Amino acid sequence: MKEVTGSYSPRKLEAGVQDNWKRENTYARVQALRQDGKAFFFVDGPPYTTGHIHLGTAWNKIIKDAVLRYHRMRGANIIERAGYDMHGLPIEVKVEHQLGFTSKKDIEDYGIAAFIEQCRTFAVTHMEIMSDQFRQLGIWLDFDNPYQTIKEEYIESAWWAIQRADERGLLERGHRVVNWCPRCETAIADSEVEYWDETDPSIFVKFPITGRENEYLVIWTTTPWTLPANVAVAVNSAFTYARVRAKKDGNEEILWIADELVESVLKMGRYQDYTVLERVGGNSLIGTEYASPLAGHVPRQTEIRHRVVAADYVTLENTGLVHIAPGHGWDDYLVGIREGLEVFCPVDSGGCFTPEAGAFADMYVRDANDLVIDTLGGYLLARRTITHRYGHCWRCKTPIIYRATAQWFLKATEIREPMLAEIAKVKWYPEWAGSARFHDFVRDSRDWCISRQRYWGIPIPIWQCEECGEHTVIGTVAELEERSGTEVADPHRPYVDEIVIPCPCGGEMRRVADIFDVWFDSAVASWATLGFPREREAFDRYWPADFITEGQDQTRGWFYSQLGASTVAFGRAPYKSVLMHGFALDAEGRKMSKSFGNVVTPEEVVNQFGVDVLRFYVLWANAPWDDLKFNWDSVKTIHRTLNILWNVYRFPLPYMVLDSFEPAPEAGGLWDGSFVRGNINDMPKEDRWIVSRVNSLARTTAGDMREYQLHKVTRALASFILEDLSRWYVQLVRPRMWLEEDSPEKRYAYETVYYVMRRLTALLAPFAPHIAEEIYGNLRLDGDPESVHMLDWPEADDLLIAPDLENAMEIVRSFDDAVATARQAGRRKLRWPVSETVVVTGSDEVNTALEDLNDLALNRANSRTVRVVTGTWDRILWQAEPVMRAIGPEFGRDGPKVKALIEQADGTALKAAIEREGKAELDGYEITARHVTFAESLPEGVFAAPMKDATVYVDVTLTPALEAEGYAREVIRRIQEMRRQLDLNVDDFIVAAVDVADERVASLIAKEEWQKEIAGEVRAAALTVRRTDGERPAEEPFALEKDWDVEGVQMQIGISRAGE
RNA sequence: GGGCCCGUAGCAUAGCUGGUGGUGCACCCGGCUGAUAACCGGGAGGUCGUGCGUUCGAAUCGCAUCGGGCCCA
Repeated sequence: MKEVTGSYSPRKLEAGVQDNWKRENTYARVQALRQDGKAFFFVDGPPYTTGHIHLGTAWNKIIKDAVLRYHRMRGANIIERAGYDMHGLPIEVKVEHQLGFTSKKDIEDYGIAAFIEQCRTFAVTHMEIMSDQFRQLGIWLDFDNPYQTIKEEYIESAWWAIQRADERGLLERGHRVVNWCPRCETAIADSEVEYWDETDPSIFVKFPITGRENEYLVIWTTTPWTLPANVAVAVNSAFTYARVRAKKDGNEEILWIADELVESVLKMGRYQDYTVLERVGGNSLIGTEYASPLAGHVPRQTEIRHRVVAADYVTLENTGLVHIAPGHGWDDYLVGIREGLEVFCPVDSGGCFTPEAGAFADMYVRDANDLVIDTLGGYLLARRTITHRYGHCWRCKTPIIYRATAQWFLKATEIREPMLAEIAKVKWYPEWAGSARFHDFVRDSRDWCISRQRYWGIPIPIWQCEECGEHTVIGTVAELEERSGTEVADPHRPYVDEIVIPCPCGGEMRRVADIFDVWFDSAVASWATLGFPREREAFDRYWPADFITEGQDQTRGWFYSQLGASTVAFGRAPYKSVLMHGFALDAEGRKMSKSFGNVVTPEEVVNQFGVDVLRFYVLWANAPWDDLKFNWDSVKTIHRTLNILWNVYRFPLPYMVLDSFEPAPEAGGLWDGSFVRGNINDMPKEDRWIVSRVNSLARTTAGDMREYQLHKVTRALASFILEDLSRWYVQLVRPRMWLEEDSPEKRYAYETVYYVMRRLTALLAPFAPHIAEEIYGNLRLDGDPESVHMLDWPEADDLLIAPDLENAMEIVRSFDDAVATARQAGRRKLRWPVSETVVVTGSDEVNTALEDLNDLALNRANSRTVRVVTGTWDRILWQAEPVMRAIGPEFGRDGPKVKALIEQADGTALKAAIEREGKAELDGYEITARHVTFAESLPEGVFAAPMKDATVYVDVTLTPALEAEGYAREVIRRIQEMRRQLDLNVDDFIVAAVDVADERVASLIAKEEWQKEIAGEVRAAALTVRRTDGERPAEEPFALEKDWDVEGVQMQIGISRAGE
C-alpha cells in the first residue's frame, strides 16, 4: 500500500489503468481465468460502420460491458466477439458521394469491382476507428477478432440460412409492391423509410362511367402520376353513396360521392347547386365499369376493363371512393390480387415512365404530376395542395415511390405462429418489451423482402437456369466451387456474378443479380459469430445466445431479423434473454440530431470527466429500458461521487503507511476478509455497522443484477459511498486513525476500512472498472489476483449482516441530524459541548438504539449526557391556553373570568391534573380537556428538533467548565489551521503561544487540564497560554503569527515547528 | 391512423399490488475544517401534464385528451 497524494484525475488514472491492461493483457487473462466456468454466450449487436460512435452507441456497449464483467466475476465463461455491420446502402451512398456519383450508371461505368473495394476500405477503416473508441470506453469485448459481415465465412452463414429457407419452402420469388428509391434504384425495407412532411397535389378526378352519359365516379389522390396505372375504384360496402346532379356555370353533370361527403366535395369543385337523385349502399356500386380519363393518352388504358370493387379500408374522407393502382400501392396490390386485377406498372427502376405510359413516357414520375393534371382536362374536378407525411429513402432522402417489382421474399407470414411461440419462451427485460411491443410487431408483420438491387452486400446465392428457369440455392463457398468447378476468390459482386453452374437440363445457371437486404446480414449473427456452418463444435455447445441487449429501435430491427432468420433455419429463437434498452435523448427529452445542434458526444463527456463517470452516469441516470435524458448536472454529480470515493480511499492511507499496517492475509498471501469475520464481535459498533452495510449492499445488488436493474445497483453503490461511507463512517472513525499508540481500536479501524474498500471496489468493478482497478491495485496483497476483474463477485456474508444494528444506526443518524438542528436554533456550534441532551419518545426502538449506541450519540451530540425519556420530560413546561369557543357557551357570564384563570394557572400542573383525572378545578370552576389547549414551553437555554419517532431537546446553557472546553476547542482548531498553512506533516511537533485579550477566558483555558489537552491535540512540545492587553510580545518570533476573533474575544496565536 | 413506453418542484429522479409526495443537483441561510477545487445542517420551492370517472380516499386504478420517445401504417 502506498500513500496517495493526488486528487482524483480520471483521465490520467484511466490512461494508466488502460496502459496496464494492455501491457499485462488483462482482458485475455480474465477470459482465460474463467474458461472452465459455465458458458455464457453473448452476441454483440453489430453497430454499422459509418462515422463515429454517438452517446447511444456508447450507452449500448457500456450496458453490455457492465453485464459481462458482472457475469465474469460470477464465474461465467463468456463467449463473445465484438461485431460490425459493414455492408449496405449507407456505405455505398457515402462512397458515391466521395466519388461524385449520382446514379447506378456512374457505378457501372466506374466498375463494380473497383466500387466495392472502395466500400470495403470505407467499412474497414471505420470499423477500426470505432473499435478504438470502444476500447477507450473500457469495453471488454474481443475487438481483435470481431465478426465482420463482409468476411467470407460470415457470408457463408447467410448463404447457409437462405438455403435452409429454400429447403423449407420459405423462399419465394414474387411480384410485390415495394418501397422503391428511384435514386438508389433499389427496393428498400419499410424500416429504411423515413417520414417527413412533403407538399403534394391533392386532386379530385371524375372517372366516366361506361354507358352513362355525363355520369362520373369521383376519386381523390395525392399522386396524380399513379393515374396512368389505374385499374379500379374501391368503395366501402358499409357506406352510403349518393348520386348527385350538380350544377356549375349552367352545366349539369351526375356525380357519385359518399353521401356524407357530397357537400364538401362539391364546394371544392365550386358547384353552385346540386340535387341528390338517389342514395345506394356501397355494394350496389360494385361491378360498375368506367373508363380512364387518360384513355386517349395511355394506350394500355383503353384495353383495361376498369370496375368498382369493395375494400373495407376505404374511409369516409375526401370522396369515399379510392383510386386503385395495384402497381403503385401495397393496399392496392392486395385488392388487385384478391380481385384478379391487372398489375400495371409503367415505371422503370429510375422512377421514369416506360413507353407503356404513352404520352408520359420518359418523364420522372413526380415531375409528370403537372402534365397528368393538365391532361385530365375536364375530368379534373378540383385541384389543391396538401402537406402530409411522405416516405423518403433513409440514405439519400429522395421521396420513395411504390412500385411492383420482382423480388425475393422470406415467407415470414408462414412462420408467424412459431415466431410468436418463441417470443413467449424468451425472457424479456422489461417483460412488456416481449409480451406487448415485440409480440404486436411480429403479429402484424409481413413477408420479408430480402432482395436489393445494389452492389455492396452479400450476394443472394441463387443461380437460375437461363434455359429451363430452374433455380438452385447455394449454401457454402465449397458447394459453389464444387458445382461450378470454379475457385471462388471473393464471394462478393462482381466476382460471384461471373460464376456459372451447369444445369441438369444442359443449360447454364447464372446468379440472380440481387444482393441481400443488409438486415439479413446481421440476422445470422448468432451463428455467424460462432463460425457456423464452417465450424460446428462451438455452435453445438453454445447456441442459442444466453443474452443480448439492444435499443428499443431494434424491436423491428435486430430482434426481429434474428428471430425470423433463426426460426427459418432452426425453428427456434436465437436468444434466451433480451434486455431492451432506451434511446439517448438530450436534456429536453428530444432526439439528438445534428440539425438541432443538441448532440452530446461520448468524447465530450470523457474529456471533461473521464470514462468511469460517463459509464456510471448512463447506468445510474434511469432504468435501462427508459430513454436517457442526458443531463450535464447529473454527470457532475457522478463525478463528485467518484471524487468522494477517491477521497475516502486515500484518507486513511497516510496513517496506515505511517503505522506500516498490513491487513491480515490468508495462507497464500491473499486476502479474504477473515480478520473481520473472526473479530467482528470485539469490534466497535460503527465498524460492525459499516461491515454489515457493505454486505447488505452486496446482497441487494446481486438481486438487482439478476433483473438487470442496473440503475438500482449503481444508485445503491453511490448512496453507500456518499451516505454510509463518507458522511457517516469516515466521520466516526477518523479519531481512531489519529491514535498514536498501537491499539485494538486502531487496528479494527484499519481492518474495517480495508475490508470495506476491498468489497466496495469489487462491487464497483463492472460499472466503474478503472477507478476500481486503481484502488484495488494499491490495496491488494501479494497473493491476490492482479486485477480486480479477476475477483469473484462478493457474495453477501449473511453472518456479518446485522439488521438490528443497521436500524439502530439509522435512528442515531436521525438523532444526529436533529441535534444539529436544535443546536442551530440555540446558536451553539457543534464544537462547543453541551450539558444535557434529552430524547423524548414512545418508541422502544429509539430507546434501545440510543442506549446501545450511547457512546456514539454522546460523541456526535458533543454532550455530557444523552438520555431517553419515555412519556414527558419534566423540564418541559406547558402554557395553558383557553378555548373560548367551548368556554363561552358553558360558563356564560363567567367566561372572561375562566379565561383569566386559565391563562394565569400553572399550565404544567393543570395539564397533569387533566391527564390524570380528566378534569381540574380552578377557583371552583371545573375545567376539562375541552376548555384548554397546551403549548409547549421550553425552559431557558433548551432547544428542540424532531427526529425519527422522537423529539430531541438540547440544553445549551453554558457553565464555566463547558466554556473552557469550548474555547479550548476553538484554539485547537485555529492552531490546526495554522499547521496546515505551514504545511507541516501530521507527525511534526510545534511550539506555540496563545495570547488572550480577555482575563476570564484566559484563565479558563490556561488551566493545566486544558493546556495539556490543547498541546496534545496540536502536537505542541511547548505551549504558553496567557492574558495580554493585545500587545504583541515582540521577544518571541514565531514562524507564523495570526490574530483571531474567537466568539468576540481577541487572540494572538503564534506557532513554529519545534526545534527551529 | 395504430402498438408500446414516458410525462412528478428550475433540472433530474423515487414512489405506481390506492391511505396526508420522498431524494439529488441548483438556489437562500447557517455550520464544519488533520478527505479541503471537499464536507454537514436548515429553509424555500410541487393543483404528481390536463379533464372526467371508480372509491370513504388516487401520483398510484379506468376512460379521454395534450406533450415527448421508439416502432408501425
